[in-house]
Amino acid sequence: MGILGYKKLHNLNERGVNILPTSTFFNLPEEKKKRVIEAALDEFAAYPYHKASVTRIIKRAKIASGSFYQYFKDKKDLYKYILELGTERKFEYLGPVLEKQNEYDFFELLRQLYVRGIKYARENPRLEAIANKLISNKDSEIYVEIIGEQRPRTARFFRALLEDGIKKGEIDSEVDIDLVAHMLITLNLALSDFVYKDGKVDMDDMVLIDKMLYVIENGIKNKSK
Amino acid sequence: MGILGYKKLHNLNERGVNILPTSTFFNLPEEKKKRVIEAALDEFAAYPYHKASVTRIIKRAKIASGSFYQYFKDKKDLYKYILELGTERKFEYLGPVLEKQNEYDFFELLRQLYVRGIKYARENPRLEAIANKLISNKDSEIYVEIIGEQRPRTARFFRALLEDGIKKGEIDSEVDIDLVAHMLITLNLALSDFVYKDGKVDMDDMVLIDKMLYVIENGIKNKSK
Amino acid sequence: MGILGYKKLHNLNERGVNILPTSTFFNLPEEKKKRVIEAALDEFAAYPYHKASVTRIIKRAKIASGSFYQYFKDKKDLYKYILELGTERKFEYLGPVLEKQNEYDFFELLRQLYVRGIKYARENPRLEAIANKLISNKDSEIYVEIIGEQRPRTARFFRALLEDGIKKGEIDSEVDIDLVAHMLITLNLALSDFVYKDGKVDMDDMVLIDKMLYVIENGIKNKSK
Amino acid sequence: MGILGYKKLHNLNERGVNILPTSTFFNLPEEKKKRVIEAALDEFAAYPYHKASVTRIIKRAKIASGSFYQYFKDKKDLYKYILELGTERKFEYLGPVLEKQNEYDFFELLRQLYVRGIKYARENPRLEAIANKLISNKDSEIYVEIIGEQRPRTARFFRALLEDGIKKGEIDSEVDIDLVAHMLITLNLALSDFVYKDGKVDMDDMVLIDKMLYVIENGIKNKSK
DNA sequence: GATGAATGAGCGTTCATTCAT
DNA sequence: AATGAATGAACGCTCATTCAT
Repeated sequence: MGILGYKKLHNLNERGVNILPTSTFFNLPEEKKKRVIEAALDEFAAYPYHKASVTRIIKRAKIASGSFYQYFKDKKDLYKYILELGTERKFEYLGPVLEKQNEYDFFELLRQLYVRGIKYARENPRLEAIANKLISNKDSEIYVEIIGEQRPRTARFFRALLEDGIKKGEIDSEVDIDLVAHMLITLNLALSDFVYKDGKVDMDDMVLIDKMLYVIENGIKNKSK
Repeated sequence: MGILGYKKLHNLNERGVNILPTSTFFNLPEEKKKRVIEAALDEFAAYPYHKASVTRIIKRAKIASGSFYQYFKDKKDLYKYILELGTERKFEYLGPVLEKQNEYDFFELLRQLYVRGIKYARENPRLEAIANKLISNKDSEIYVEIIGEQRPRTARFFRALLEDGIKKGEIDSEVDIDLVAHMLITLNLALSDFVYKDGKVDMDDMVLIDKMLYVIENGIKNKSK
Repeated sequence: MGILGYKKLHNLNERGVNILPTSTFFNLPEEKKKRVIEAALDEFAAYPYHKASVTRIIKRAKIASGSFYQYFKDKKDLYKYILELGTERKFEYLGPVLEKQNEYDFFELLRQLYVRGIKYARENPRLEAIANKLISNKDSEIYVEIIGEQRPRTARFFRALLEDGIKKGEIDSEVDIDLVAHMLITLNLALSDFVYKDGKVDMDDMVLIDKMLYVIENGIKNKSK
Repeated sequence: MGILGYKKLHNLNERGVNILPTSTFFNLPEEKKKRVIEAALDEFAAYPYHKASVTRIIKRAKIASGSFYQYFKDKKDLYKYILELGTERKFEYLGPVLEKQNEYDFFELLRQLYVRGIKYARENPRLEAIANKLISNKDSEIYVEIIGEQRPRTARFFRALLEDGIKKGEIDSEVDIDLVAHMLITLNLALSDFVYKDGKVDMDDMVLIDKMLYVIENGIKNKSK
């Protein structure tokens, strides 16, 4: 899930564009809608896209299979919807930071983004799991279609930030901006990964982030300043 | 594919251990063996494990379905074999560097590993694609079974390298070794990714690596020295 | 099929218990349901469980293979259902006798049970054949799962009957109750067997049963001597 | 396995008649022959005929699959051979009793046959298991072909015995000879069954047999009444 | 005579999706 | 709008047997 992958949901049907779930779905009683979403979250968090089963989701959500296809065009449609839910939710975490963008220097902003990102991952483990599953399948048909455009967008955001930082003299002007943008995104992903999988489970999130920022900072900071 | 995930192939049946393809497969005429391997490379490079189809492989390799199961215990068996082929091949690229481990300082060694790693990826795109597909499915049953132990092994290797570097005064002793090991592995993966997906396709590999190392180096190098 | 193996069918889904065919099956038009059951009866009467083919059943019933698995969880599920049909049917034959249990002395009750049991076998040859096939596979995984507990139940029933008979002075108190219970069950099975396989096809069932009961009552020793 | 199902083995190939294993098999070194037989015993004792796997037998016996079909015409051929081995072995137990046929009265003879039969079952559990598996599949194609003719033979033997007993005044002349013959065979089968499956495991075989014979001789009616 | 690779029909089962009601 | 039965291709895999070497 790109840090900035925000997109409006609840979108009305626009001309020709294939818009996410049908209005039928949105008009559903909250309780039923929730059942469907919960079932989908469980399923996609448990299985990679290709192995996830519409049948199981239908069963768990206790809806008719015909209904499913009145709510969503197909399996992929639901999947995209769930991913967008994640993006939306993530924006709720990151938004406040982004709004104060100008009050922070580059590294403090980065730190805040990482802090909030980890908080999001901790509090929305299924959404995080689903997004991570997708991200690693970089060349699968599904990735290209869904995330393909999002990563560049996130990359552009970081590039802008970096350029700004260089202008302000916070960042070493020698670095390759595109490359560093890519590294920062990757390391962000690596962060939650590290938290969950490779130990340091007990280490305080803040401490971990500071340690990583220390490494990043001393690499790209302008030392002559 | 872990940098150090080298394992002997063509292994004769050892005590109880379930060894990769059957001897039947190894005794096959080269041409046929190649057909099977090529078909498998194509399939696993094109589809994630769960979506990859034995049927398609069989068709492409022009063998009887029964034969397939005389060569390999099951789909997973073939998959593991292909992964090992990749590991073996990768070691052919990295081995020479590792042998001269003591002649290089930390950063030069890292540079060499990255250089050779990218060369491998460029020259074995299908193997690289297959390994990357697997690595991203971190929590799928198949990942745990196959790679589970390999990442830690690679991590240990980097940790040892880092500790050595600290001892020799090449590396900033302030850094968290586990975290940095994790970062280096991640960035290595990110590297080939960057080469292919996010632009800079035309940039010379060496230049790219040097740029990345510049960032890394100034982050963890002992500046007091 | 145990003499007393009666269980309600058409059961609605109870807590967690995996209930036989799905409601989908029960809601089917009678004609279609019948086609499926008939096909299954033919198949399981012709082949032992492991050799019986779902594919053949599907073909004969003229349903889509996918449909089959909407009616039954799997092959075993259908098999169990057919067995229960048999149990249910058998109870329809034995029930009236069991209800009058107290009006008969032991030997008359036994006689009635045998009479009705043979009538059932004659009128439901496929069900009888299916049950017999299962009973002979005593140690196959499937037997244990399905019948395992039923034989003891039948044995308990006979033991209770025997104990009662001894109390009333109808039965020789010298005999080993467990052993005799076992013998009576076995001989019951042997009876229908005898009717069909080993000749006496023409002999009146009642006469045959009386002959067997004579032996059970009096043994075969020449007492006049 | 019928009590008297003895048939010569090691039979040379006669005209047209499909004779059991090929001479190739008999000329095999003892050790290899034994491997094949042991593997077959294990397999057929573990699985009913239709589920037993030639492939597994071949693997366990460590012979080439081609070889198998040089020793035996097909799976059924091996199966028949194993069954005959059992018959032969059983005759080794029963033979001595049968030779002294004239020294015993009917009940003593029966007792001896049962005693030796149980001894056989105890000492050759795999053969016993295989035969029992078959016997219960009474209407399977395989049963008809193999055992079909053997049971009548055993029945004839018992009938002769019974007729003799009646002549000598040992047996009640009222009983139906065919039926009783059938009952005695069935009860013999029930006996080992009872020993193994339905409890009384600890009861001394002799005691058990005596108890059953008591019932056969005297019936279960309370005559004192 | 021994070998073991080759065969392909058949297995039970899952699947996403459609469509009549 | 909701239902849930129907679909049939495709799946991974097993099997007894054949046959070239």
